[in-house]
Parts: sequence; C-alpha cells; structure tokens
Amino acid sequence: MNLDDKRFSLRQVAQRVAIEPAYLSKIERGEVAPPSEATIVRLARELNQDPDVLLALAGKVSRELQNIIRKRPRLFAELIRQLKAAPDDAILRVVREVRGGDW
Amino acid sequence: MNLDDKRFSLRQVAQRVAIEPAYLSKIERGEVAPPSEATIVRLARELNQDPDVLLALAGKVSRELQNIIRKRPRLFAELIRQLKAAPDDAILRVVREVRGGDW
DNA sequence: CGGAATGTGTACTATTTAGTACACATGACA
DNA sequence: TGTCATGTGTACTAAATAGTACACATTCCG
Repeated sequence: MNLDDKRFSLRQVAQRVAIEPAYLSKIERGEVAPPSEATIVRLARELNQDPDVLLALAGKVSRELQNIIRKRPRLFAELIRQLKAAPDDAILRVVREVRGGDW
Repeated sequence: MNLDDKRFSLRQVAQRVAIEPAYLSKIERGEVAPPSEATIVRLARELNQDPDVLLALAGKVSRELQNIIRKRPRLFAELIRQLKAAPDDAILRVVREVRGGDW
C-alpha cells in the first residue's frame, strides 16, 4: 500500500466521503470548524481511524456515548469526574474488571 | 417554603435566570428546543436541581464531562459502552471503588 | 372595582453550523 | 506540449440555534 496511493488523493477521499474537495482541503488544514459528527464518522471509516478519536480531535463526543450517559446522568457524571484525574492504567483496570459483566 | 412561592413565579424565575418570561414559558411547555447549556445550568441553580440531570432531560451532556472524555477517547468510550447494559448498582460499586483514588 | 402581576401567542432576528459551487494556479506525465 | 488531475482561494447559502420584543387575555387581591 503506497504512501501516496492514488486512492487517497484529496479529491478521491472527498468523493467517497461525499463532501466537496475544497471543503476537505480546509478541514485538513484546520481552516474551518470541524465537520458534523456524521461526516467525521464517514471520514474515519474511509481513513480507518477510530471514530471516537477523530471526534475527540474535533472537540466532540459521539451522540451514542452521550445518549448512554444521558439515561443515568448522576451515576455517569460522578464516575467520569472521579476518573478525570486517574491514570490510564487505573481506568483500564476498571474497564477489564467490568468487562466480565458478571453482575 | 410555600409550594407556589411568589419567588417562583415564571416571571421572577425568568428574571433571575436572565431570559424572557415568554421564552421560559415555552421552555416549560416544551414548545421550543431546549435552551443552551449555560441557560440550563442557570435554571438548575435557580430551581436547585442537579445540572447534569436537567441537561440530560434536554438531551445534552455538559461540556465539562465531554472534555474529560475527549482527552482519552478510547478509554472512556470503551468504559461507557461496557457500562451501558450494567445495572445501577454495578456502576455505583465502580464509583465507590474508584472513589478511594489509591492509584 | 381597578391596577398589578401572571402566563402565553405571534412575529422577528442575530449568530453559528455545515456545508456547496466555481474558478484558478501548479505539477505530472504521455 | 497539451491536457488532466491535484490542492486551494473566494464567495455564497440553507438550516438550525438561541433567543428577544411586545401585545394580550386572565387572574389575583387590597
């Protein structure tokens, strides 16, 4: 897979993502505000990046995650604030611990 | 504290929250889209409600929480998705476990 | 009774969001 | 050398967001 594969020309990507090349150009150079969540997700797919990470770079959190939080706001709000200062591996331990799902 | 205290008339609240009475009226009846985060937070203060809960009812998640997530998107995304199906008390256990903060 | 306060309907509006459309200079390359 | 694709500058825009402003009928109560 060549580094500057033809299929990754700005125009080709723009076409597959279904936006105007000029717009994609400005996005890449940060000349415009980040696109909508939907567009970011399509972009992530096309560039095989993690959508959550791309969204984060755009200053957003996916609607999906927000909806999970929204259903139990107090619980999640407290948890997330607790974890704000925690080191990565502490969070990872929690993730693994919960992963079992043996409740 | 009387149930229909004068200080909780729509107009008085509106004034303290710094929005037009007509607007507050529509908000209460769901006749308009939910207000901005800032306005919701001021409203929550005035009505002593939990801001996170009011925001949730408005279909939102506070910028503050989003920013925490944004800094470690993969970790938090996975954790939140894991907890989506968990019962309240399971989440609470995690909160309490983490509360110690003995990392 | 009469004035003041209350909630609400209607009509606007400024700003932000999320893009499109087209023209143009540059470089590749057959 | 001509043409074709590439990235980018400029100008514009439809829709959503987050309200304001004012008029009006109704109700409270001194």
